[in-house]
Amino acid sequence: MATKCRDCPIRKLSLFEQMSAEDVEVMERFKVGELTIEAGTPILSEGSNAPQLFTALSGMGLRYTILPDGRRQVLNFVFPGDFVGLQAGVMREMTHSVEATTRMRLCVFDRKELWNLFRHQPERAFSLTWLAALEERFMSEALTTVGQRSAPERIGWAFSRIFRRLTELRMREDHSVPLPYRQQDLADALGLSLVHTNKTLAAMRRNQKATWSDGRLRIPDLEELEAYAMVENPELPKRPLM
Amino acid sequence: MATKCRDCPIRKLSLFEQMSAEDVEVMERFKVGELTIEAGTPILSEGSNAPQLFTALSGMGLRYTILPDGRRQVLNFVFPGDFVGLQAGVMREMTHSVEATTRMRLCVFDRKELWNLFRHQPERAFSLTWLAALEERFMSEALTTVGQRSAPERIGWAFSRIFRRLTELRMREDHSVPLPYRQQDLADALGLSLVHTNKTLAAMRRNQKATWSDGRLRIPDLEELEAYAMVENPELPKRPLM
DNA sequence: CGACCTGTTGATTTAGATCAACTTACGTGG
DNA sequence: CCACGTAAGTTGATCTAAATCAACAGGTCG
Repeated sequence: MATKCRDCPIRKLSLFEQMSAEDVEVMERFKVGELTIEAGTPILSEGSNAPQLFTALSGMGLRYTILPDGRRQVLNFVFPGDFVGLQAGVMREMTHSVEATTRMRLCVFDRKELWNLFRHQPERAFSLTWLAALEERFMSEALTTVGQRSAPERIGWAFSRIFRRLTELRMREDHSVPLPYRQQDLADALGLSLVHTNKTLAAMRRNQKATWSDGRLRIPDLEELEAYAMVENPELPKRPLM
Repeated sequence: MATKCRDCPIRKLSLFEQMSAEDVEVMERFKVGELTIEAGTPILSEGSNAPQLFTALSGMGLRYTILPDGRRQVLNFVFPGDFVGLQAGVMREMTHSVEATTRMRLCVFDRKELWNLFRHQPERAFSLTWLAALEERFMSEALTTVGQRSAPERIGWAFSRIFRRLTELRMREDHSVPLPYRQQDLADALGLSLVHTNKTLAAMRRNQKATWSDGRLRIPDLEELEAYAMVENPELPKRPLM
């Protein structure tokens, strides 16, 4: 049932670093199974000490934290190729939750094997560190966005990241990509209120910057949007796949 | 001249994971020298592909990014024990800059040796990944702060992090720690304007929450401040030292 | 001495939050 | 099959936290 890593549907995409045949074998041994999660279901919960690590294979999800009084910060959207659970893997416990927004397929790894990876597979261990550094870089960029950009710039930045990522994942058709989230999710990701997000989206629709409706995001001119939002290095770097 | 790792002035602090004698030796070989940087001088610049990695030994600094139009986001403050340059080490280039706020002493490592660390010292490689995950966790928390908290809560959060870190570093005297930054730096870290930061600081001083003046931060009741700012896990986790 | 940097404070403006009402779509159960 | 409840999106009116503008004070340095 479970996909063999050698048949991995996303590994060959140019978004991902090429893996040696040996690395693929290593991952195949590291992988303990495959998990299908229904839309709306939690994958990992804050405070838990989950024994599992995941790589998203298909579907989309959400990473977030909740403050004691209920305010929610969406940390990022989870797309195929993302590695989930590094925190639990390396530190004691998760400080954020992850849940599936659509049905998702996940590769499952055993946390206890992580240490063996470091001992016997330095290449893979290096890739993992690379991924962690990439994640940190992304969070820094998000912080810069929320800290410094205006509402339309924030949305423009987020749309650029999403559009390019989904393009790399071959999910773009013409000028649009699927985007199965709620406006509330985007609002919580960007530190904006739902109402203001809605109005800003309406304005961007009016002036042809971007149209997000019925679960699809349409961007007529990506580079123009990026220039407007001052996205400095819009191209996504190649990344390792675990 | 250069401090031997075995004589490292901060290694024994309870903030840091204990290192085996072997690990200390490894680091001593990994370390290529020591660098003293004057206040106000850049350590690493955005876009550069620096051949060096650092661990802060003493002094304080700043990590930040600048948008094309000059807006600046301070990503965090650099304190002794922080590892600097992982991005350059593992990816192509830095996406942020680092500079010294006070005079700093830094351990210098050679980036080219990083790969050897992964190959021959899995324990140290694991620590490095741990550090990267910790850094990501911190950035997530900062994002949550800037995305969801009010101005006084943001400042409260930042003060809690700083106060506890400097306490762990044995820099607390009575109820105060040194904090040699400008109000502008804090404002840029928290996504607030300088003026509003100033006024919020004045209010916090008035109601006894915290007093920051003449380069010292005084917090009469840390836990009360943390409760006010809704800091969920105020205690700092033990961290590896590179 | 003047220039510059940092901090301070008051006046005014505004981006974005909050409040409120209404719509469409989709279940679910009587 | 319809009534009702709920989730998501939309839009207008009002409010407010924080930004911007402006002026000034103290300290330091060349």
